[in-house]
Amino acid sequence: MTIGALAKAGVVGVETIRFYQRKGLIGTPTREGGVRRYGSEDLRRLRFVRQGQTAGFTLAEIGELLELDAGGDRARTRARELAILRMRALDQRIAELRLARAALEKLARECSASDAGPCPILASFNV
Amino acid sequence: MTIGALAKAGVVGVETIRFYQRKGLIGTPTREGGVRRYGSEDLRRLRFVRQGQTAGFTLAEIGELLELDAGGDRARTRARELAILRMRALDQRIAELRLARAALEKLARECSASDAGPCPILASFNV
DNA sequence: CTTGACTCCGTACCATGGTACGGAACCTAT
DNA sequence: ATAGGTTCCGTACCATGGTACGGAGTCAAG
Repeated sequence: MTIGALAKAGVVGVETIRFYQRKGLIGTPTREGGVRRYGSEDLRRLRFVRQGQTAGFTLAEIGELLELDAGGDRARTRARELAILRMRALDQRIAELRLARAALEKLARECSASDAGPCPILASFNV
Repeated sequence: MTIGALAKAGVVGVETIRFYQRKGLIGTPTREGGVRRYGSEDLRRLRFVRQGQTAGFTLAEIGELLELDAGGDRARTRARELAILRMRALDQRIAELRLARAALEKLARECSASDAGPCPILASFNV
């Protein structure tokens, strides 16, 4: 597949692919004819990058994980470490978001049009 | 309180306060003597900014909310709208993070040192 | 009344994660 | 074989949310 097809399959822009290549997250196949052809492994990596991002990994960390994927025992330990650290961060973040959601719900309730009372935006976040 | 005390109370750097001032999120009191003195209202706004950020609002949106806080009926409607939109985004984000967490848990499990099997980093995210 | 810390302010710089530009080469369908 | 769309690549630019610098002024304690 061409870079355009890869981009489409990964639901990103062509320029984003090139950006990931510059970061070393996706390889740069040799040209076949005048054009570089990408395979399913590239798409797999691309998808992993996007999934990793939603997990909150930085591109640098994702790059490390991609390298570790091929690795041996040392890689295994490090990958596990990264995963556990991120899991803890996610747990904390999820808790934060739950609290934020509750505050927003309060805000929306108190600012409903039917309610004639005050609409205390700051107070909704108990600040 | 001085800007340094405000920063400390808000657990941010002095430069961050100044940055927020430039963005209009926090006021710039007139000088008393040679120095600007901040009050509890400033701290309240500062705390709201940080809370808003954890809720995923951009600084621009937070600025709008701060302006709306003083407003009338039109403000109420808009504030409610922003809150509901953000709530939906949060629900989606929380769901994503839950999935990501599950993937990480799988990754950590499969890459445990005691396990002699493969440590399929990419596969943990089913990419 | 000096010394050291803090403040003020403008401006510059930074990291992250992209997005855009533009000219040359190439590929495909008509 | 030629036009229109892609690709290639280097380089520039962008938004967001800060962080740092540097010189002049100010304040507080000894």
